[in-house]
Amino acid sequence: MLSGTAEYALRAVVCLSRQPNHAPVRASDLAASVSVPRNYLGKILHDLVRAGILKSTRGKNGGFQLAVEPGDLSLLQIVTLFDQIGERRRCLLGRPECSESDPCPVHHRWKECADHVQRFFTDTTVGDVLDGGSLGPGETSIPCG
Amino acid sequence: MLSGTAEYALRAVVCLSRQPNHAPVRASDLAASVSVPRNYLGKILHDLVRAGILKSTRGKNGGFQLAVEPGDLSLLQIVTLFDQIGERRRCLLGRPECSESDPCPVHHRWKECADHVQRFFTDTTVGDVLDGGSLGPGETSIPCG
DNA sequence: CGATATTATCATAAAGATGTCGTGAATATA
DNA sequence: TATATTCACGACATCTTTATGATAATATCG
Repeated sequence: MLSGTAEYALRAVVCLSRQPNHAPVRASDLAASVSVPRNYLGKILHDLVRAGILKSTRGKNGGFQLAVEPGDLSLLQIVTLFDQIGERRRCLLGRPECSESDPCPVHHRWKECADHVQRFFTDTTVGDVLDGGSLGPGETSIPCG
Repeated sequence: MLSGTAEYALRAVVCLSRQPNHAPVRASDLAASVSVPRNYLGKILHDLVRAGILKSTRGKNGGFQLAVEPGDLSLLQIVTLFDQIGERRRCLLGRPECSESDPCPVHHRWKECADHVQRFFTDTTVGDVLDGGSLGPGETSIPCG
């Protein structure tokens, strides 16, 4: 449903949002914490910085931090940088034209389904994910939960 | 949401299911009809044959036909040959363990969403798609609607 | 049988996603 | 200023998906 890259981004942001007082975390620590290749995660983090979702600081004690309030950050804003979730949705049957007024036989059912998914991503914020979440065994190298 | 390959398969099967008295259609005609590269579609059709969804006949007047009743063929059976839809679902946040009893913070919401998608594919049959469907402009090279 | 039509299969190429490496630029600290 | 630390960025490597092409196998029909 999501590309690996998008999922990596999601994990990283969620982990960062759990840092006490939003302290910066180094890319390598983050990579170890969320089990993503160090250098690849670097690129993803960089994309998130350019999108204004994260801030980065270089040099000693530097790292990455959330740039926005978790409650104001939807999962869609993160995921949309890497995957196409709702926009430009294609007709399931590949019809060039498929709309409410000229629908293919599955249009309504499919739309209802796709809308459901999109709502999940638009309505769920990182703040929602924060609440009451415990972390799995492998994720404790950084205290991020 | 679906890979290109899975969508191609879906289109081809739907088109075949519309053939009057299930007459065989050549791969090249089918390819033109659903706008998929000829040779690539060949492989996809072959996969569908091996899965028992289509029958193929070689030689003159040969081609591909549905091997089952449209009403007995769910979209999942087609799509599952190329994509993983419901099974082996991963935790959105990448937790190694994520279950009903030990859920991550988004588990329930996400599960509800993913279940919804899966039900769409399991519950919708090719027969459902057949009913009352008109085809788009580019799809008429073969009378398949 | 011989000619033709059509799928089956294998080899390979092109494109995209994923992952690695090295060098440069910015920052903190001494 | 010098040094260590850390992100920025571009080049490259690998793997998967998508696509192409050539040849073999099989069926029809005269």
